[in-house]
Amino acid sequence: MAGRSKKTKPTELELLILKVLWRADAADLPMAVRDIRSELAQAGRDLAHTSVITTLNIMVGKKYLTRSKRKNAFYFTAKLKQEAVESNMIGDVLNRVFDGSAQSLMLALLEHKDVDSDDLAEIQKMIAQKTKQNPEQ
Amino acid sequence: MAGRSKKTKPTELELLILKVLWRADAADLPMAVRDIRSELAQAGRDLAHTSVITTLNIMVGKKYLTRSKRKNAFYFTAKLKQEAVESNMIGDVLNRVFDGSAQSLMLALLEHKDVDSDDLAEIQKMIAQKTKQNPEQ
DNA sequence: ACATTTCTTCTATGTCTTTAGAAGTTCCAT
DNA sequence: ATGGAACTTCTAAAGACATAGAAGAAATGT
Repeated sequence: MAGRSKKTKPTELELLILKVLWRADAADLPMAVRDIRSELAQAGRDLAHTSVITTLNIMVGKKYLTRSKRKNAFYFTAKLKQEAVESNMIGDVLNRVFDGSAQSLMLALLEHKDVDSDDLAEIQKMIAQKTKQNPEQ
Repeated sequence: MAGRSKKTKPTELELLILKVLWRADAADLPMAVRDIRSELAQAGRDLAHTSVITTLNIMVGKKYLTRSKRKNAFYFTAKLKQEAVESNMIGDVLNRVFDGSAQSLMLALLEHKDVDSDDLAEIQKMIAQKTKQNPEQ
């Protein structure tokens, strides 16, 4: 078996870091600790430089990230893909909370917060699309 | 302010216990540790009796449960409502993972696992319903 | 009454997550 | 080449979670 996917359920802080890197990744930029740290601060998570490093290294250990040396410093890149993490995390909730029932999940989502009409319309479209490309299953 | 809702994000095991109690609750039965434990075992979580008690007491401390004495033993009842927990948990994912975008969440859900056509149809209906009762928002 | 079973309370350990200080290394400017 | 700036590694500590043993209290059968 190739990819040892397992769980891949990043912790709170790890997810924040991944989000930062995904944004940078869109521009193909490996990021320095310094910059990751400042983005985190921007997002309301004001950590010591060393705290960020510690977490980054843990993430490298978990194969969530890759690091490469430039000059004296390390640069980090997300190895996990955003879609994969999103999929895993929604799948986790689907199974753990809703026992695998997409309907129940959807119901809870609709009740949760008044998703506005535009959103609903868009979602309808998405489902229609899906139904089409996935005719009789 | 009345209900101090806060986060209400049960841990893994706490959620399992809540599920057990919710099932019993539908029949208005407070449950004894013994029985909760056996239900957990059924669900693949085989714990020592004392482990279950410890967790139950923690949950009482968190106001997730209520306990009452019968004879020599305690009986537990879920205080948290299933709908509320489901709502909180989907809301948490919605915010943390999808930055509040119901569309993104839905997209990930559709991609995640081939939700079958019947499910999709049902979901379509649910949304249509919602759209109707929530006309222009 | 008393041993046995059944429950609880208390205490404790291991792991994971978050956070960060102290000390060591590398680079750069002068 | 040397002092300071910028980085990293190592170590650690606190809090949450999961798990469970030892010991004590209460009910029960005979």
